[in-house]
Amino acid sequence: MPELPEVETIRAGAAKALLNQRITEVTAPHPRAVRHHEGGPTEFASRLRGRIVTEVARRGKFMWAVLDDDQALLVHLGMSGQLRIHHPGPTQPEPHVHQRVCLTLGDGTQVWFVDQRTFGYLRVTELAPTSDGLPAGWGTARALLPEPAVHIARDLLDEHVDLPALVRATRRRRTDIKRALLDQNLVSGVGNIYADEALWAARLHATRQTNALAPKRLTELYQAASAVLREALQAGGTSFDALYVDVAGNAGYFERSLNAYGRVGLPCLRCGSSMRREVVGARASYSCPRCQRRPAVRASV
DNA sequence: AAAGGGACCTGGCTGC
DNA sequence: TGCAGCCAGGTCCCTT
Repeated sequence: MPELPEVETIRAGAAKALLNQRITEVTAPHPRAVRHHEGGPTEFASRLRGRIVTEVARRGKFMWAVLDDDQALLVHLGMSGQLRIHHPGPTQPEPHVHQRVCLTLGDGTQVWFVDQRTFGYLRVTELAPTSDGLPAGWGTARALLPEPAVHIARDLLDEHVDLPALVRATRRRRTDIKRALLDQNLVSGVGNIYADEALWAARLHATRQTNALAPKRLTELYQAASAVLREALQAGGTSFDALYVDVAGNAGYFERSLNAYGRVGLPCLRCGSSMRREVVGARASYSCPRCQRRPAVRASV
């Protein structure tokens, strides 16, 4: 579910609640949520208990809390994960059916990890140096990443992203441009919604081949993708249903700004043609048949 | 080595 | 009404 704008909205909300707070209690009633934590649920809890959060950072769709022992609590939301913050008050928060992990903080705040489809996870892990020696991403000044996220590329809103290098790396691939956009090792943060939005904005069909696109076209595509991510972040993300909400439970309102994703049969907002739905790389892809012409089929070698 | 396909889950919606 | 089948915002692992 959540792509960069949604994860960043949640990161910023979580940072407010977690920064400089001590984790006093940890419960993980659903062991699958900590399945990637090597020591299991009990060790997960004991690694966190008593630690103070010094930073809450993000790269692409991965976010993490840096702890005062120089370890990190890594959080990936998968398709349906949420973080929900409950400040202490006279009334107890209504329990959520899909509560998976609960952290209690020194001031009584509770942080719930809620996840319907259970593809998301939390784990405590070592930090490892970034490959370029530059700060790892949003929310941190340190050149350190959680070890399981070291293979994740910088995202398009990262001030240290190298756009010309990204364009060159993309042209060395031999695949559909949409698959490249979704490859978190090439560029991170883009998922199925914003990939379709970026391709619509750049007037490119999802199956255009990466190695056949001019550097200028790829630069335009990545600039379009950056703009879409930035606008969606300003709108608090895209909520189709209750699966994506911010840490207070509020929906984002970028859905009304979508130009492509989910608009099958509706008129293209540029030319009026009826939008189509196709499957590209096992993912639904929405595009305009006139603005985004399918490339000629290449003869097999 | 890189690229593609299937697996991993729960739940909501559609159509028979 | 019931239920089989399909679909969903992501990543990882295995095979080629």
